[in-house]
Amino acid sequence: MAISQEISYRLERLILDGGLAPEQKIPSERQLATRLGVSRAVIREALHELQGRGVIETRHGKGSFVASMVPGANELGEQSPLMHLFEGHPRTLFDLLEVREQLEGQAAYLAAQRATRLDRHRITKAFRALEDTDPLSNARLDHGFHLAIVEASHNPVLVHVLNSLKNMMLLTVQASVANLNPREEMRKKIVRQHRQLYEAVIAGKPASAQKAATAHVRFVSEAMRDMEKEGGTLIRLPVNQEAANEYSRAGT
Amino acid sequence: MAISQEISYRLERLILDGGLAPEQKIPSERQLATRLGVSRAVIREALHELQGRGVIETRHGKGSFVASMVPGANELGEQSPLMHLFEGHPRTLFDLLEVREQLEGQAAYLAAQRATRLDRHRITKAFRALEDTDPLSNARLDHGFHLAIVEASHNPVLVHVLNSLKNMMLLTVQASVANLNPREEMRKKIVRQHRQLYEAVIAGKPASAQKAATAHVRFVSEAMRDMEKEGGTLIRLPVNQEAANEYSRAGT
DNA sequence: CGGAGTCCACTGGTCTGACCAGTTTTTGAA
DNA sequence: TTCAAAAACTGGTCAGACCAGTGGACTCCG
Repeated sequence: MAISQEISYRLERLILDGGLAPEQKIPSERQLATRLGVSRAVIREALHELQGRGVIETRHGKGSFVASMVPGANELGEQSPLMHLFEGHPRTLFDLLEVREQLEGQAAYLAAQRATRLDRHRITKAFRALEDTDPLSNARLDHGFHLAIVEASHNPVLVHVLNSLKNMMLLTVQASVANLNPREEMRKKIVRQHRQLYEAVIAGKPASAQKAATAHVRFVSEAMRDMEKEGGTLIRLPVNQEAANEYSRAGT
Repeated sequence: MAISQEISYRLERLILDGGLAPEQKIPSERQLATRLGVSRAVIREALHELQGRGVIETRHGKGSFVASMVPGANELGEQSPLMHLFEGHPRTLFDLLEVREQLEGQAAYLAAQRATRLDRHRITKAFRALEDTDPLSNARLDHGFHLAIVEASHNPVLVHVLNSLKNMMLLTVQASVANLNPREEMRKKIVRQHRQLYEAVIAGKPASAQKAATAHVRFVSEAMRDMEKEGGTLIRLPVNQEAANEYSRAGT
């Protein structure tokens, strides 16, 4: 195995075992190079590997530091191997929404089909609570409403997957994105979407419920996309061969 | 921001967007350095970052290659949080299939929409290989075919979730369920389903592709359900990780 | 004395060109 | 034609130089 990898593993184990605490400074590259008897290039490669893995952070002129672990990781469950995809890649957020659109739709479909009396009661309660307040400013109630529907699907796998996706979103999206856009028109649209979803589920109309749910997620997704555009960061959609040509001269 | 990071992000985005497909070779370090007008050291640092992130794999004397987007496949054993659902409730298998049905459909839909030339080539290759042999006895090829389609969706979230679900299934279902039932009629049906899916994706017909994929999963699901009814011990919980690994070679 | 610069010794970031070590292709002799 | 040596790739490591932020120490002036 390459020396740089051995070093990166060694350092990572040192950090994970607690030999180096979060926020603690790592010896300088030149020091490490001398101490370990290798060139500075190797050290830098090892550090970049840890950097890509999110174990350390490096600041020009200051040094490298052990990254502080995400505090919410323990509460919400586990560190998803997907998480690294998000760092610096807001586009992944829309991949996430793309999947959610589908699953929320399925959940609504199944909920309309399978909801028991108790489920309907819970859903109604959540919906009423939501109706009383501004859904845009109350993400928690919004979440409660959707969760009630998902759970009414009586598919634990679906519940879990959607929950994971939602957690991932919460960690990446700026706190309550909705708050940033308290436009009246949008609020009204969302209220209407919720009502359509609610009525379809309660009435036991799977197809309508599915349609309402997917439409809702898609609406949110597109709203976010617009926001992103206005914010300056450009989101690019599916790419074809053109993008590849820039690099793909080498192999077949 | 450091040049090496810009390059690593650029490359990662290129990969996620589908400009570079899994298993594809990345231009050599020297080529990248020349083409991007930076030193080889910078390229190496960028590649090490992607390596730490699991996006690429590098082999001495051969080159760097885009890693398959499925993280858990060859990584060190990570205990999925979903696993606990199965303990004592093997019935969850059908919940799993219910979700997969939806997501495989979406993946096929997106693949038909977004597949690049390279993707089509990979899918065709996987399909041809599959066609040459008995799909029922060759779970590995079957898996390769489906994976090629999912990856052509260019949605890493979708890839990851589906992979998780698939792993989950492998851990609970007896190895190659299909093998236990080598009925000729079933084999023919599956071949036909694969062909429909393949043709729809290649032809760029999202709706048809989605329909074919969901129909396929549903068919498999119902076949399993029938088997279970007939009294076979379809589901068994593996005792330990070693036992589980034995199953991890089988496919849909 | 106290603040505002300047300077210098750190830190990481990049470049160059060389050489070592695996892998693949080409070549040329048996 | 066959097959082994050689050349031409690939990544891995090394050396030393210089650039670019950071921060502390040490002036120098008010």
